[in-house]
Amino acid sequence: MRKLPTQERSQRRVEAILQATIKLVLTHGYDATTTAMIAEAANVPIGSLYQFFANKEAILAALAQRYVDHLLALRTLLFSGDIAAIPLPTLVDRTADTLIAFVDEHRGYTQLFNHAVFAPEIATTFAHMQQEMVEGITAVIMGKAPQMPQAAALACAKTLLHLIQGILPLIESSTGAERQIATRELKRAWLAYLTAVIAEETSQLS
Amino acid sequence: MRKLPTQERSQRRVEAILQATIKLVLTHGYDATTTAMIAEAANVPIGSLYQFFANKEAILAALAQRYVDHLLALRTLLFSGDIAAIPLPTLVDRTADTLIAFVDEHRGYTQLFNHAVFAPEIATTFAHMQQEMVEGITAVIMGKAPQMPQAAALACAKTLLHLIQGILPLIESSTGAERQIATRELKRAWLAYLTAVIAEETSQLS
DNA sequence: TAAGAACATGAGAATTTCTCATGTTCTTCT
DNA sequence: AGAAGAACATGAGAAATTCTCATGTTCTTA
Repeated sequence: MRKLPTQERSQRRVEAILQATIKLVLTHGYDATTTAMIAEAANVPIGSLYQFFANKEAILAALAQRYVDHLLALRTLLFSGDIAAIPLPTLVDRTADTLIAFVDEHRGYTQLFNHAVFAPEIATTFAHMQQEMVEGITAVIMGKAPQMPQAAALACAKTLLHLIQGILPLIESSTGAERQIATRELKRAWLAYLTAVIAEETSQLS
Repeated sequence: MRKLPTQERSQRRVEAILQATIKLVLTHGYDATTTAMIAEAANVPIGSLYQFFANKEAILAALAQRYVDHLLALRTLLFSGDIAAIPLPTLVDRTADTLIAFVDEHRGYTQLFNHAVFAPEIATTFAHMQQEMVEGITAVIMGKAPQMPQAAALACAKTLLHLIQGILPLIESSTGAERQIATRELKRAWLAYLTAVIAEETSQLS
């Protein structure tokens, strides 16, 4: 962000800009959302928008940063505790529910994540988050299967992360019974893959 | 596309514009790639660009349409043949390799797909493709497990599609040994999930 | 080879992004 | 409290980008 808002009034404005932006971009798309529209919707003059954001992309970058911060704050919840003592299905269940709750509370997260492929600044924010997540997941896998080679756990963690990132949007965009099904399938895929990797990678050892 | 190029010369120009666009967008991002830069890189005057494309997004939409056409042309390869006779691991192996070859031959496909979340026009193109793919995958699943309820096969197909879409970028962006590993993990996740679904959904029946 | 369709071209109109000079409000310090 | 400076507000318009269109050329068809 170009300038951090220190006063309460300007913080509310920045908040309004962020909310207006994600709302407009989700409904109209990126190109169709002009900075004038954002300023209008957020009830701020266009100049105030550029007081805090260098450009349109920077608004989305700030949102991405905020989402990533919130997600990384969940690391304690996701990756700590007595991993070895919790059965794998329970672990998958809890973690999946936590992530689903996260995307529900952070509308536009998955879209922002995908949008980042053509927005280099935003991409680095998510790349950093992914690195952190991979490390956390690797640690959890090693906790469940101490005999597994580190390299195998790392590859598994990366794959699992992408698997989740691929399926979460399916859950986020569905409701009711359809959502229940999608949630069940995410957990099923997650658990089936993890179980297979642990079985195969540990049976190979003497 | 605003106007289909009928002459050979203009077809080459449109081709040059498409290639220049994906190259620039992949390296600089969407916002940083101006239509002037595209015209420059494609060696066409700016007016020729707008002869065939209504706007910047339309160039990416045309690329997306082309990619989707090529992908749907693979349906025969992916979904036909004597499915029931081919062992599941072989089926997964072949299909994965086909898709990996596809994304290698269509650089920018996965990025374009993700970019579409904030580009409504492009999104509809991919949504149509996904619908076709889900139908094809559902048919294959029913071919491998005729006892499975249609609804279960459908949910499985959707999940599988998103699982693949999530992991493919990981393969595409890697090379050498890392790519071998990522490929192995995609197939492992794919097979583990499919096997689990088939086992669970068919054992519930009498 | 005439006639019309398709295409080429780039100056500049239209739109959108973004700045900045000026004025106001808030915070801090004595 | 009151002075002084920092933070913020504001919108006209400068700068950048998108996109058009009138004019000229090349291609295709009959």
